[in-house]
Amino acid sequence: MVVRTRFAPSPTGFIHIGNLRSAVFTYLIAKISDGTFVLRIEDTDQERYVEGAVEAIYYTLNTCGLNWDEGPDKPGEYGPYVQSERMDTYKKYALELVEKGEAYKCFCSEERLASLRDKGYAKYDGLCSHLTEDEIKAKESQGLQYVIRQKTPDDGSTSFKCEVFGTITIDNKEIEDQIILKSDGYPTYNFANVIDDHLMNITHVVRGNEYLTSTPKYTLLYNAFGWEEPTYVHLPLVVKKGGKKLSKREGDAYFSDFVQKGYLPEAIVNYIALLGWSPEDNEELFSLEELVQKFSISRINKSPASFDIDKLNWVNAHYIKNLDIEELKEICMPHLVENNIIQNQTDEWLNSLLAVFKDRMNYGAEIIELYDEFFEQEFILDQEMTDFLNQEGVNDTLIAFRELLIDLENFTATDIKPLIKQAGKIAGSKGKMLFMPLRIATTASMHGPDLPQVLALLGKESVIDRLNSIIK
RNA sequence: GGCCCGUUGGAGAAGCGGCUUAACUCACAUGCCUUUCACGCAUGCAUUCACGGGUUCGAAUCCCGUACGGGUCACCA
Repeated sequence: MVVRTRFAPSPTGFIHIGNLRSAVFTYLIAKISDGTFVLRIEDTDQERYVEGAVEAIYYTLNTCGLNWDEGPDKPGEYGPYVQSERMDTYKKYALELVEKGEAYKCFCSEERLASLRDKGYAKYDGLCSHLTEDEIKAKESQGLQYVIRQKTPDDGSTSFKCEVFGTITIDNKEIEDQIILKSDGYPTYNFANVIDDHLMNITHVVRGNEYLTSTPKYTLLYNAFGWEEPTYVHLPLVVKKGGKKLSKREGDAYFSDFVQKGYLPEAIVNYIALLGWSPEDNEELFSLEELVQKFSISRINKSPASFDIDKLNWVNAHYIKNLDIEELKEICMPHLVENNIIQNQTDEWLNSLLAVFKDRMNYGAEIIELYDEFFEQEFILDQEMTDFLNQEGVNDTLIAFRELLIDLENFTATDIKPLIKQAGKIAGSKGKMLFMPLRIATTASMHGPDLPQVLALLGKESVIDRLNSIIK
């Protein structure tokens, strides 16, 4: 049996980290057994449709390397992969269910449904399921709008098996006579999903665990048609640190926002694979190809996966370290431009800036913070630094270094380095007592990249100015 | 509120009845390296697995209850 999975987003907004996690897992489950990964656009909600959302889905999947084998632009043998283009199909199957007595037309108004809820009904009371043929005909000839509801049993219970969560049973009394076809003729998500998954031969339904409690409705639908159910794989929820649901409100949860901040798609996919899954060995860094080798359904976890930005940063930093300068430049450039940092700088200067900060960056936009720390921020010494500078001999070291710098023509890291050494000899200081005073006096920090390189980046004028302001 | 799911260190997360005096990663601390900083390397960091019972020769691992967290109850997906 060839495994077929599908990623079935609805074009109602941008792709969220939670959605992308589903996409990644769905893709992997297909690919671990050399199966087919299908993309299906579920645009059955006309009101929530967002312009450009379909393109955003393509963009995200493409940049992440999650290439679909069949989809809107790659028709397979199963008809269009956009639900709004399959309306006739859903209607046909809904009517088939009515024919079989498994579903019925419901003419209840929204007002009646609302008042039912007000009266404390947890679900639809089934009024229209008792309508006679004549009554139905009469209502139809009046031109009354109707929806089609599935007839669900009141007694007993319905069970299904999930590869991750095991067998789950829900009492039928909890299940409503759900609407399968809306009054505008569009199918509901639940219905279209079942029809398409069956028609498109989907073998593994992979989705978030928020569908766990509605899955019995699917089971009932499959039963009503007499179709075989697919294998279910419910993924644990993705939550924010502290257990809160990942909210779209926090802009950081969108894939595109991460890319804009200078995160690498490969790193995001890598990290996302760890949300609810862990490899057998202790590796944590792997490419999509490696993931395909290592992934397995049995190692998907039940407990909510916590989206940890610190860990993402760490993963991304690894990928950044492997970039060459040109690639890094590409990622940082938009931010450098936006912050007016590169206007008067040479390409050479820019390259050394990136080279110096490369190992300390978590994501592209961070270049700005790092830059500011050294070049923009107010030059303020804290107590620890002041104490350090007050130590004996420090002033002599600073003076010696300044005198050497004044005569230096080529203000480059390679030329500065020997002067530090020389200043140490003159002032009789070495090691930490040599470097740290220079570092503090020029950068107002006790940490930072290699000193000669930072000084070269700062430029002769500002280094000497800063030394002057510190030397007593 | 009903139903469903979860709960392991500062954080993420392994573990699936004896191999566990609980991996690994991040963070933190210390040491080494580098004449500084960072990278890198090494070491340390839960006597304990939400709590209370039970089953068992033996439980983080199985069962029951409690607490807490989350999900779901739409003509949304």
